[in-house]
Amino acid sequence: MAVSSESPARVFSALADPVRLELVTRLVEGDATVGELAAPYSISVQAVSKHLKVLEGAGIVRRAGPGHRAPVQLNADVFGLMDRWIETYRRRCQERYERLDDLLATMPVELRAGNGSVRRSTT
Amino acid sequence: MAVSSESPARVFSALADPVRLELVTRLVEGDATVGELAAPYSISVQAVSKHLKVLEGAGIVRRAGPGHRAPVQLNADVFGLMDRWIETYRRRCQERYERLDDLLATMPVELRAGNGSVRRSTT
DNA sequence: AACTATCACAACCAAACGGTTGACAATGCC
DNA sequence: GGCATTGTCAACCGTTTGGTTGTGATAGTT
Repeated sequence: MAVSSESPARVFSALADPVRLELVTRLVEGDATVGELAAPYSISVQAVSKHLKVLEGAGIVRRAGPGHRAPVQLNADVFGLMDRWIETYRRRCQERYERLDDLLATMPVELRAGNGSVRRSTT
Repeated sequence: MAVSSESPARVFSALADPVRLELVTRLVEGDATVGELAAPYSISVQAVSKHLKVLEGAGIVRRAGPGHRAPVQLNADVFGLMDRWIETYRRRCQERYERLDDLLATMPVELRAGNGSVRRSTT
């Protein structure tokens, strides 16, 4: 296992381009050769090949075998990784909101200004 | 609710930059003013302001109130959206793998070439 | 062996991006 | 009012990026 080099920024960066995002969407339905991937687009095969290298560098995609014309395959692990990454953020956000609620509940009303933040608590 | 305009590509693109990713990480811990956000970095406040506009355009961030100096606030909804988006992809991947397993199980051995794909089934 | 199709590499170009500096608007304080 | 602080807008600049074309390598086909 062990996906090559998938820092969050790298993965996001790879998925940032609309063409690459559509390539991934296409690959979810099954492996495909570079030519098959390039067919629906008006851009050249070389351009698609470059995009695939970016996706490959981010660990989102790999070749399903050796040889020059091996089909391109999605690496499903990446989704698990992103899933976990996002979940962490989401949980921390939620925890913060809960802490905020607690704080507000124990506060006299006249101090609850329109401030939705907990900043500057101990400076 | 309803986040403004968060297409997946837009969100990924906004999160693709390492600085913006760190800004989000910082904002998870609590709202902050532009100055506070810019402080830890060697880049100018103007640059951070630009980054925030990108994040805002992707619906990841918003202002926690009116006024010129309102603190910046994370929009937690986005994480839920990304979560759902990625989950869809992951599930479709998994379903495909399961279908592939079924197919292989009902196939004579001599047809199971190194081909990990289901392409060209009904064309 | 010769030919063809598929794909990758290299060089190049226009557009987008991330940063800067300078000027200015908006807010808070004396 | 006048001043200092904070954040944004605008113009500019170097680098990266997404595309092109051209060339060459790597299989399949006859």
